[in-house]
Amino acid sequence: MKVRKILYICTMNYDEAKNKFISTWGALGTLWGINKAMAQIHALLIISPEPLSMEDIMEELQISRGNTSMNLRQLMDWGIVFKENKMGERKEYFTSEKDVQELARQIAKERSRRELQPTIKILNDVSNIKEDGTAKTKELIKQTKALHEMADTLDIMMNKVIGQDQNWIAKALVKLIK
Amino acid sequence: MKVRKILYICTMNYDEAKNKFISTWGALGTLWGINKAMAQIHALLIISPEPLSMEDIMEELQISRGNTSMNLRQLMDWGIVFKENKMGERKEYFTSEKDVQELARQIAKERSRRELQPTIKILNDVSNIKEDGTAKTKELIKQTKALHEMADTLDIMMNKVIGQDQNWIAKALVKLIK
DNA sequence: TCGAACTTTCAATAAAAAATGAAAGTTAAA
DNA sequence: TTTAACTTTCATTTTTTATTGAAAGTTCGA
Repeated sequence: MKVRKILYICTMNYDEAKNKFISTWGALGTLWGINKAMAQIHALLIISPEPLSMEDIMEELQISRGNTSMNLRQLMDWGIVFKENKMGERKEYFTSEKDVQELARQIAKERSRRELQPTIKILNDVSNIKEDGTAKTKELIKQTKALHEMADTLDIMMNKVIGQDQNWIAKALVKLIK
Repeated sequence: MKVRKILYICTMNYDEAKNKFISTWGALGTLWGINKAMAQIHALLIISPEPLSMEDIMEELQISRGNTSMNLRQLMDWGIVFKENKMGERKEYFTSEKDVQELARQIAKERSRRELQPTIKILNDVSNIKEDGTAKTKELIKQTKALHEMADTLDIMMNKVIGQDQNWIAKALVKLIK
């Protein structure tokens, strides 16, 4: 019996690939509590060799001016998108941080500041209630302490990573595997 | 001049602390794309010394039967909540995984399977488009390759962590700090 | 096999989040 | 200044997501 193996290599063209990338990034963002437009604008900027104007972005993603403006601002608040000016032009242009390691570092930094640290504070408050000897109080204290400890450890790890040089991921990986 | 330092120690009672914990966990979940009810049910189970019935949960969180049922199922799909039966009772009871390290490991495992791996596949497809010499194509290939590499590394790290023994966090931390 | 005790499903509704676009605001060159 | 080019804001609308609850489904003991 003859067996025939066929290897399908799917090769998209530029536009297909670009759209696939942008829509995948948008869908992934949604899954992580980031709105679609914001994730898509970011995806678009990350693969664009040139800075883009607001008009460019609106046109490309078919979204309104207001939406574009608000989401660009949020991306700038996260420190991963920047305004740029071209000489002799009024219009503002936007670029993304292009170095993915720097991008990861910046996102880690912001998530720590915005989410992890406030959570740690509350876990600490909750785990400091007065022990009254009941099982439910014991369990609440025990579990919030455990979560507090884990959150603390994560935060320290993330901050370690944030302060790390360019190749931290490779190095951390080597260390973990050893 | 006399300086007086006052240290305020906020001590909530059990119910305040419990509510604070449950609502904080819910709000945090929302931020991460997890619905409020699901996060709150999980929070409730994690601090409950005894398994709870559907009635208990509905009552405690003031949510409907359907909502409770669907979210419990999702939590079970994530492998972090389990059904339990009490002898001689028809009713089903639910408990959460109580070990926060095991919890973290389970969540890491599922997120890798559900999100990271599909994303890696798409980044791979996109980065394999035909190089046509234009700047935009070059940039698309370069950036999706960089993201692919980072996602791969993260996935390897997460799987490493998943396979790790109980104290992985402490150990990983020691290694990173060294 | 019945029926009571319980759970799941799902169409309908409610709530929350995102998007729109026109008006108000800003800026810089003339 | 004025004005034209551009950006931001925010009340309104649209879309998406979560929730409800009643009907259908399941399971087990008698």
